[in-house]
Amino acid sequence: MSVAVENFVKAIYKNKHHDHKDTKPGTIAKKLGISSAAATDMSKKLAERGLLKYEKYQELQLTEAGTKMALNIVRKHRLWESFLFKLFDMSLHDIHREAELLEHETSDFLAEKISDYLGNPKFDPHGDPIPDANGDITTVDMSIALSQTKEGKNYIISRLMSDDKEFFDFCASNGLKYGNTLTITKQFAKNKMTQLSINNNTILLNEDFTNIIYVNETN
Amino acid sequence: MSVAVENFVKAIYKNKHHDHKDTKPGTIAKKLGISSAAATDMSKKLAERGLLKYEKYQELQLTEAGTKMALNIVRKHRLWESFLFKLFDMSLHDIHREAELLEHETSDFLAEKISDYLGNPKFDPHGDPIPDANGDITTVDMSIALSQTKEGKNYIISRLMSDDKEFFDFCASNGLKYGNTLTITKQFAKNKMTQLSINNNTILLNEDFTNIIYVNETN
DNA sequence: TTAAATATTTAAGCAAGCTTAAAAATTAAT
DNA sequence: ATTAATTTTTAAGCTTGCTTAAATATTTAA
Repeated sequence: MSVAVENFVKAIYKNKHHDHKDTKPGTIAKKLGISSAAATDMSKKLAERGLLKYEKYQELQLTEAGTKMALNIVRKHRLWESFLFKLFDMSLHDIHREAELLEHETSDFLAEKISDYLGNPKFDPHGDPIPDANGDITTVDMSIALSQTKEGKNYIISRLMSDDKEFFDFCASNGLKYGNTLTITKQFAKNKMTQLSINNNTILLNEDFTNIIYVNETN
Repeated sequence: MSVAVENFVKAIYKNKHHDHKDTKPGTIAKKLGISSAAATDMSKKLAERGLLKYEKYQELQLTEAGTKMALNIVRKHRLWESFLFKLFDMSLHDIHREAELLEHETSDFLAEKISDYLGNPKFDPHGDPIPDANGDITTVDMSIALSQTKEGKNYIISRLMSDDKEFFDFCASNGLKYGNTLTITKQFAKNKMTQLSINNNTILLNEDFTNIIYVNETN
């Protein structure tokens, strides 16, 4: 399959599972930086190929084959991120950018080699789950956004849901890293801000950030 | 640049430096598995872009920019081969196949990371030289084909010039590996065959093989 | 509930990279 | 030195993946 098709299918998958917006051609078009007309066109073609269901003015729905393809790409993307992060100590932003390209030129054979080398990890450095070779995500994600946490409790960072360089740079320089522990010191409900303590530093975050940083309560 | 352009430029470079055939559109077309018409077409377009010189019925000639591009791709190809060979212990055939895809989606940034990780190697697992980031190949290659060797002398294998799976499989199962030592026991000039000893085994090779296995004389 | 705003689809068109078939030039052979 | 064979080029046409502009449908808001 072409890069355009793979990215289209992946965008539908991610839109449905992460962003929960209308999964119509226009939404996908914005994500991919193409025109709505191009997205409508592609939708019809992929419907003919059995990758998704398309009906005028309705939301797009991936078929089983389409979902499988999307998960295969997501798997390769996250394996590459894990691999580059481990070997080359690259930033979250850099590994994402490189994985975005490599994912489309990676055979299933090579993906298995990478997975084996890493010990078949279940999560990538952003905390996102890595589908297995069959496209299954077995791990249950119980994590919640920082905005939903409670004062005084301790949490472990489980996901950083973004692909923005400035966000990652901020996280990196403040200890906000996958696996690190933090304490919620104050929730400012009215202003939608959260104050937390990490590495003996106090940080105050607004909702732009507390909605994309996910954590698990410590036991 | 697109994959098609990169492969076209690379094919011209390799044709001129390895195969020494006519570097006309038709020759390149055969290598790439496209029609001569397509190759002529591409030649004109790349001439406009300043990557090569094209004149009707004449040989193609890469400009400095074209050569630089070709060497950049070759560098990435050979870095990937070295990397995959080292980390995953894949066969020469497998690393070639994967590198053929990955080379086009590798940023200069990532190429440097890979090169650094490997200690900036000067040769890949086939024994081919890896151009540096500026496109320079500083190492002088003094190696000769097995067909040019002399009876009784010892040599070190320096290059396996092929991309055929069966050839690599044969080499792997007979100790014919980059860096290994062998002794020429007999040259059958008339039949163009070479008998050699490696790992206490005797092997008889015809010219199909002795022309693509390169060696250096031992001191 | 009807008009205005927004989103989607249709239509026409373009560039890249191919194809096949015919024309033209080059190369090889008698 | 011609003729025959081969190669290259030209020409027309196709698919993919995009564009913009106009038409149509849906959604929002008064």
